[in-house]
Amino acid sequence: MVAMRTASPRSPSRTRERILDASLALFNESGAPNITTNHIADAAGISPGNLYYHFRHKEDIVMALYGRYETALNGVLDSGQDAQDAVSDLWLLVHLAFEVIQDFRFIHRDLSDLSAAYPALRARFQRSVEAGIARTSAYCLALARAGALDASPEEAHALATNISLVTTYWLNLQALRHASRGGLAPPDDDTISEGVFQVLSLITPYLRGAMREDFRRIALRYLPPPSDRGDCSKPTA
Amino acid sequence: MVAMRTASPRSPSRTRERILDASLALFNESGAPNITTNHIADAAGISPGNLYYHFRHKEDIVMALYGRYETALNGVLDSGQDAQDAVSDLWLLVHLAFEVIQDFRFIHRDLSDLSAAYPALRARFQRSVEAGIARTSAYCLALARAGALDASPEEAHALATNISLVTTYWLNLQALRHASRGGLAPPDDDTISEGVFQVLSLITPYLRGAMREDFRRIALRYLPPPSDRGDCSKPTA
DNA sequence: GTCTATATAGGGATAGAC
DNA sequence: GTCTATCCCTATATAGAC
Repeated sequence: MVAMRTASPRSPSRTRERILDASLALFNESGAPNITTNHIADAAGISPGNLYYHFRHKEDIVMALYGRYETALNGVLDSGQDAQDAVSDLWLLVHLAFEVIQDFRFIHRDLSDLSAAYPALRARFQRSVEAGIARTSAYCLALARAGALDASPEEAHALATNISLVTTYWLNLQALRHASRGGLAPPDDDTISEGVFQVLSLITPYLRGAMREDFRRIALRYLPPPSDRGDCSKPTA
Repeated sequence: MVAMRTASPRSPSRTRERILDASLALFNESGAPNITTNHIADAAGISPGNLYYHFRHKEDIVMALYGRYETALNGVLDSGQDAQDAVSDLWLLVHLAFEVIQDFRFIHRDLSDLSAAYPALRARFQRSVEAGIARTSAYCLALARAGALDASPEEAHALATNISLVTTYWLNLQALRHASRGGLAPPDDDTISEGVFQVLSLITPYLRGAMREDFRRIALRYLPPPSDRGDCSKPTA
């Protein structure tokens, strides 16, 4: 590689984007704490010095990626806000959220470390979590008041919290479960489908009558074939 | 094991235990990756060289602590095995499990990092997770077959998985939510109570009739007063 | 904007005296 | 068993030429 300093001519700071892309790939593969700025520079095909011309600190790279993540996730959730009346589309919202999280999985994976190292990131993530729980909670409470959800206000809030928790940590858990030597588990479409199933399993039992059966049917479609979960080639996503 | 030349004067290798105790405290407070062997030596009141006399690698310290954790957790779970017929004692089991996890919270908090750094730990944790899910799953399936749980086998398994997930990551999430400057959140009894409530909230809606009401009543006792979650003095633990 | 070379710092781990 | 002193390595970040 090393197409070498395409440099000067055009590119309105496309190097910056290359750095971010390379960082994201490496962080997702090996975890941000284990990736050095030299690794990133190598992968981006530039020199370490050049990297520090574009980002004064490694933290700046992480924060920029977090910005991308937040934007993507809010895009999904805001679009869901509109369709929120249609309960039946909930699975789609969950699925899309999982895809974003998957794309930036290093954030959740190394969250404790990153939070400790970069207080700015911790603060932003905290806000993000609280907003997510509040949003989900409001949704569940509305369902409960409407009589669609058989839950006390406390239970509805607990349900919302569990939804947030499972959404936040599902990919984490699966990466750990499926990890073998070397880099952690590669992206796997089944993993997301299973995650959707898990989340729907949280909601289903609180639903009533026909709606519960509808949800069960939808959820079942998300259950992957009961192979030993080794490496079945991914079916239609 | 290893009564071994118990050092010179007294103390059958009490330094070793001091090192482990200091490490556990520091790891829990600041995260294992952020604690150096020098920090540990300082806290234990010994020299760095002496530390390496007792543990050739930092990994050895982590693994020893993981051994302690596994022993404690298995103790709780095995004791629960006996009382497993009495569903009403489930909350106690969950509570005790949370206490163990709390005591060794650094393990879950920095799991990804530790797993990447120490493959031996990753392997042991994986086995632990799978065993936990299998155990919980068998339990839920038994309840379902007995007609106490209104769930398909798939749902019962998903429920078990979610129980494991919430148990594994609840303290993680709360530490993050309540973290402010400096070290992460201090141990908080309310946090565990809330965790028990969260886990019971997973199971309750699948239960039938009278049992469901019983569970709801028990769960409610675990719900802390609805203050803003600042620092309510802990009720009877 | 990009490079090469280097400063600086800290962490894991060892050597050898006591 | 315990200490002091130190080696080795790697990571972030900078300096200055091109």
